[in-house]
Amino acid sequence: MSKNIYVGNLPWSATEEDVRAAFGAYGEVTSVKLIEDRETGRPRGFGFVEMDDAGALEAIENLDGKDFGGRNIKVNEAKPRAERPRW
DNA sequence: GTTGAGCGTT
Repeated sequence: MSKNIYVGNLPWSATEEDVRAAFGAYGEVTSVKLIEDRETGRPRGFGFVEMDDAGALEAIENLDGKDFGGRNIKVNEAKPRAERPRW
């Protein structure tokens, strides 16, 4: 099983590899997605991490408010992505 | 060469 995690307050220098490495220490990382502005292409400073359910809780408790690349990141359970209606 | 709240589009 896997759980979605919201990661905010990330430094603009952070990459998906950095996030995967940080979260990968606590569990099985399924996927890492850093959100960037679609219009300008600049990183918005936050992203999403999908990983093992148990590992996600560990990562949240261990990485929330921790220093990441010089910034204190926010790690929380992410909201479900917008569903796509068929009609 | 910039900026800082915050929940993404396959």
